[in-house]
Amino acid sequence: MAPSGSRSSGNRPSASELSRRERQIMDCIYARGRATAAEVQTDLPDPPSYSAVRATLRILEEKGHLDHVQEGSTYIFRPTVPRDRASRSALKQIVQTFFDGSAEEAITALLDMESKKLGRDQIERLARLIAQAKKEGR
Amino acid sequence: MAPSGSRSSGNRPSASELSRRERQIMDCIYARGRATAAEVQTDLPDPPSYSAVRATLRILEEKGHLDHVQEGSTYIFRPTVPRDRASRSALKQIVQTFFDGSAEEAITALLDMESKKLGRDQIERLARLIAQAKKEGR
DNA sequence: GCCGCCCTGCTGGTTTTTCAGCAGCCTGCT
DNA sequence: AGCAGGCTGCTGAAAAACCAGCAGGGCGGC
Repeated sequence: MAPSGSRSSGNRPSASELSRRERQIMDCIYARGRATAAEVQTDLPDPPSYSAVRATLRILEEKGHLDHVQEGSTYIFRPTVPRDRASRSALKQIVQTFFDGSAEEAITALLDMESKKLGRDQIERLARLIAQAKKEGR
Repeated sequence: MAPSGSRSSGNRPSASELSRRERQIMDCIYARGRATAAEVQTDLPDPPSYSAVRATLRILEEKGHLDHVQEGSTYIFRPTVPRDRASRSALKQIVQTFFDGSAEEAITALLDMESKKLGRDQIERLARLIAQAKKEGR
């Protein structure tokens, strides 16, 4: 297989290609779905100047991670790779890094840390999902 | 209540404080549990020179994210914050960013993407876990 | 019509990151 | 003993990231 080759030049939106600020900004935008420069600045930890935010936003767009639509006179930024695909990617990464590739353990951890916050119906729903998985995966 | 407060100046090993390379290296070390410089270099995408790796490793140690033990003549690096705490942190971050804070949705996604790979007993175990959560959370 | 406000585009400089090379030390082998 | 190999520590310099400021244009209120 191809262990490396053109790993850097391709447009691989894998988070490991982003700088610190860039990542923070992408996170913020993913969290909101879409965002203006001002909103990003608001959410950013240790917020830099408005221009700085906009500069980085521009870079992100150049790199192909974002695009924007113009609403009125302001730009609204959105990720180029859809939220759910990005989330899968991130999840896979975590599972790989922290759970030796075992999704089960990741789920267990999630369950464990959030069990107190989960409502009854959510748990019900999960139970159903699992039951279904059991049936399908048989 | 106030879940954070001192977000910027404290030494919070939250991933968003790390540079690109640093994060890659931390990931690699978390994935292995512990690692030598050579191993890190092996795992790193687009691997730089051995010295470069070592330099960054040293910085990471200075910043307090890693420490090392000496085995024979080589350093073995380990994260200062234990794997499971880091994983919780990472998970929480993902949940926050991509699932609007809903752990349930994150679990659903995980289930969905890995359902084909999960074995019977794993699913069984999860089911039991959920049942238990249901009981506890009642 | 004029003024203030908010937005964009751009550009230059500082700080951080990233990198590779060099010297010294210890170890095992010939 | 002498040599090769592998490891560490350190340092200087290129590259990238980060940031703040300035000018221009459109819009609404006075």
